[in-house]
Amino acid sequence: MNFKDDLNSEQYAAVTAPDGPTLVVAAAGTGKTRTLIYRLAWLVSERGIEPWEVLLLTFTNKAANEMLSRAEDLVKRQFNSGFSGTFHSFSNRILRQHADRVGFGRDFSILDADDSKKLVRNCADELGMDKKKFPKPDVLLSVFGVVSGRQSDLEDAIEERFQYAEVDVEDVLKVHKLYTEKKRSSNSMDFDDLLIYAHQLLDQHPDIRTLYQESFRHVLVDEYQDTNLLQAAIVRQLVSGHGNLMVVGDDFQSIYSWRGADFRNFLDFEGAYEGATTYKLQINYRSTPEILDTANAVIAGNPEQFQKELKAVRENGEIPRIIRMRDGATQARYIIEELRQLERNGVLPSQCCVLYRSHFHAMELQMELAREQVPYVVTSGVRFFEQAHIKDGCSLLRLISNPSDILAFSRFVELLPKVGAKTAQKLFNKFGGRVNVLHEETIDQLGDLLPAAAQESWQAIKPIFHSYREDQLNEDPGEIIFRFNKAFYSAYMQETFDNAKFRQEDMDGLIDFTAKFESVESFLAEVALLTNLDADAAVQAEQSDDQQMLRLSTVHQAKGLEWKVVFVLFVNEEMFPSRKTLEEQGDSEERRLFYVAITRAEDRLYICAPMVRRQRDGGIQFLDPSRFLEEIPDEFLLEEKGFF
DNA sequence: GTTTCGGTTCTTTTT
DNA sequence: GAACCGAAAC
Repeated sequence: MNFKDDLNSEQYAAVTAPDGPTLVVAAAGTGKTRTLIYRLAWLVSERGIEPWEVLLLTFTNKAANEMLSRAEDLVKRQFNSGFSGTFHSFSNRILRQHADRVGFGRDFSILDADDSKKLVRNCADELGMDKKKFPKPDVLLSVFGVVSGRQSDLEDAIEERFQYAEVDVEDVLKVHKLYTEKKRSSNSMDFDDLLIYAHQLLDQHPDIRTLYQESFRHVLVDEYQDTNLLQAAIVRQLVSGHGNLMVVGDDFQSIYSWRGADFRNFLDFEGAYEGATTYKLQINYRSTPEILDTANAVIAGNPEQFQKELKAVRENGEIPRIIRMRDGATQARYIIEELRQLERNGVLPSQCCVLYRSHFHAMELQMELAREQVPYVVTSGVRFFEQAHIKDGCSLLRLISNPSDILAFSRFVELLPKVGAKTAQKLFNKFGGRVNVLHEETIDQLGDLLPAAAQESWQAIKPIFHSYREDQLNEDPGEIIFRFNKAFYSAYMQETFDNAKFRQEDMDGLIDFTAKFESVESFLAEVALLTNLDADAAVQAEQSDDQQMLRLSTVHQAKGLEWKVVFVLFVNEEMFPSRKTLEEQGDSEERRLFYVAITRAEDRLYICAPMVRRQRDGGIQFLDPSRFLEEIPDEFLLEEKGFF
């Protein structure tokens, strides 16, 4: 491996940067990932660092795994320390070791968005909050989340958020307090808690802090512009001993401020870390000069950031096209037509991607693709492990692993006939907030308390608990789900869902997926934190024909990825930028999002801006082209006319 | 008192 | 499509 030959001079400088805090400002398509991979390799092969002494924090677990395995190929050594991944999975892993130090059991459950909502709703109900007037759980959770991410004051945030609504700040604080207590008593953490308690662990326990500082002699953080203050604080704890920190990112691509990310982490890095050195990557290998001109023109509308420009090195190509078609259906047909044309010219559907602001923007396209039998994959809005049937299957495992997990218990018993939320709550209370289904006695008691209508199902399920110990099922989560499915759930699905067959396939997929985990605990600890792309990667590993498929994705989920051809849907006012965001926080983040969309394209870019949108009630809405299009000089875009 | 069912409403972005 | 609400059914 020859670092000088494999890298350009910008990249080489960053890769071989000396120890100490380092900021790499990497514009889109400039080989940011390559730089990180070579940095990993360089630390090991040239600096004598052991592979497990490097911690890599990224935005998806898939990104971390890919970078590590490519670095492994370079240095011919095993890299995986078991800690690298997202901030959430890193936090999870250290908490599994030391959760007792922050007042939790190590077998704590992780609440996903859905669970958190339910629990907040329970709290609000229990405190007798007016259902009509009191804010909805997801609104409350977003306030709680932003506050924890920014490490700001909850009361101030509530006051600001609800200043125009008739909401008593005290009531919201009460709900928050109860929510926090309930999480503690059920030994569960939501996504925010993972970061909060991981930080607490490092901040308040010098022995643990020292342990990890010494374990990880180098810390690398990708996508640093999208970290929040709490994540930055965790990083600071980790490196405060040795200062060997390299952060990489691009403030132009900061698109997560709505969940508390703050690109000032990035802009102020040199202020926050004394003696930091900065490297810039500006040579873009990905896109044609025409696409980069357009991207540069778009981002010029946001002045307050690190000045950098995408420098093109590729040959000239085609001017990006803008198409004003009649409506969503026409847009869909246009794309299908172009895809066929492209395929005739040797561009495969798998080399193309359709991007959009919001999932529902792609509905008409999905219908049309299905009708025309064009295979496609959607990077979905509902994550695999958040689908109802998958969560049902996992609820049993969760309850086994954490008897205090009220959400898992409720979910599980509510599958039985005539058991709803109230009955579940009462049962749970009767057992004093702890239902250990591995206790013979508890199982019998529970059976006695269940309504008559539930008895038959219960008799079918019961043997699973008995066999759990005898057959050592703790080492085989898939077997438990398999038995549960066979004894009860398969029939339940038939009765409950009209697409039961489809869901049964998912269950089988779930059982297969569990095969690579050696215990119930390790399975549960991982699944809740899998991102869409992670789950995708796991599923796709088995299906090779997936390679052939067109991908549909939100711009958010396309971050860091690239395709030969990119279509952007509904680049219209009200849609991209989204109306709601505009009202709440202005258009600069939406502009960055559009910039991210454009810079995903290598060769060809299509910008679609229909004239009308059909609404669900049958009416039509007239659409103006997006403001972002007005900001692009006319000569940078080719307007394609006459497509109706 | 609870569960279940059927009709209505509204979709931002995600760990 | 799934979350919510009101009314019927148990």
